[in-house]
Amino acid sequence: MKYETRKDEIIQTSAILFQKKGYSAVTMRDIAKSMGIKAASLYNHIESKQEILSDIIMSLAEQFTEQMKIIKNSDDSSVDKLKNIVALHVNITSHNQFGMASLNNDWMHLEVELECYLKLRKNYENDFRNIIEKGIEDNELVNGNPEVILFSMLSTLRSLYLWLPKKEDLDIQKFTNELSLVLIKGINK
Amino acid sequence: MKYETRKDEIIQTSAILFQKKGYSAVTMRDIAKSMGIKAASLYNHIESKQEILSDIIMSLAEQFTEQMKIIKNSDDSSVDKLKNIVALHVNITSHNQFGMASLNNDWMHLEVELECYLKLRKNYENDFRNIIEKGIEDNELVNGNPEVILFSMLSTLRSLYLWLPKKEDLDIQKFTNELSLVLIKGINK
DNA sequence: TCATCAAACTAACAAGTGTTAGTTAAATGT
DNA sequence: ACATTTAACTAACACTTGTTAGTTTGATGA
Repeated sequence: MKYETRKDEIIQTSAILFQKKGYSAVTMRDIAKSMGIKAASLYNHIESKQEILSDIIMSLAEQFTEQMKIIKNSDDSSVDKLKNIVALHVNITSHNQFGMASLNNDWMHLEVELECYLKLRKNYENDFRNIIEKGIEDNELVNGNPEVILFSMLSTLRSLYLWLPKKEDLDIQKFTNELSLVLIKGINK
Repeated sequence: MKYETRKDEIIQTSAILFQKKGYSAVTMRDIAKSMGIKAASLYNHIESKQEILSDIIMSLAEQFTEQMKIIKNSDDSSVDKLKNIVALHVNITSHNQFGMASLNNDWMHLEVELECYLKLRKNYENDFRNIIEKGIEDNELVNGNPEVILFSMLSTLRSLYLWLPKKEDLDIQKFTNELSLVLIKGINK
């Protein structure tokens, strides 16, 4: 079976539609139609449209939070921690291509869980920034502006959902290494 | 006067709202309300909601196209061309913060001009890719995967609209240099 | 002073929105 | 064989959507 539950199918189907047009432009009738049922039938499995969005986003946000905790508490060097963050984003994105679009573009349409989401994101960015600052302090990284480094890396990692699907026969491990190289070593000869 | 025409005011006001919630979630009544008038009054100045989006996006797309033409046809080295592309994005984004959000997130809601927009974007990415490939060929850049380099730079540059506004008292020239350094020289010591 | 005109207004439209109520039909467990 | 449950259905709701028609108002130019 492709989906564990019918609810699961609704959520994954919605994620595909949300990626294409965004949460607001997708109607319950759109979701139902692409499952071959009527909109009202969706409500046998879910509470509301909002619940679908919240399920997609919060489960991803929690995965990032959990994994970041492991990375930041490890004994790795700062550069290795950064490489692990790259790998984390590549892994989650390659398994949740569609959901990552909602995480990036539709979080502002969260209602009850908006505040919680923003807190998780802020903490994640702070952990990321701390690793960069430690790397500079320890002379592992160039003495650049940590905010600019954070911005540049995070922008690239957050856009992964747009690029990974284009490379269908991609070797994930190889891509992770190439990306780490570009982000950390730079491209100048 | 802050706006050249009333139509201009509608477009700029809409861009602010589109950035916050996306095109689909913003209603004509929202736009009107934030200008202190009624929705129907908007139609004295514009044709449709769609025209607002198209004005925002296509004018930006044309600016990028125009400037890229100048950069690619210049005699600069590949590295200098890349630096000029960074400067181009910083400049346009710092002057059109809100519109850049629509360019990034709402282009799929274009109707008549969608095809034209996609063609401009494809050409822009091709020009960008050619500069990178030439740089590798000429031994100016490391022999990395040009697609990964393109992806990384473009992701960062396209996300500028999210970060520039956070730094209000920003020295644009200085920021451009710092960003070029991070993107081209890398962060590793 | 009076006609013109830009730009606001009110009222309404047809279509589409998320969601609820009540019903039906097929599968399941006893 | 029969009661229960699951998950679909139809019909409808109250509200919102982009947009149009027709009207009013206040400034401008002759």
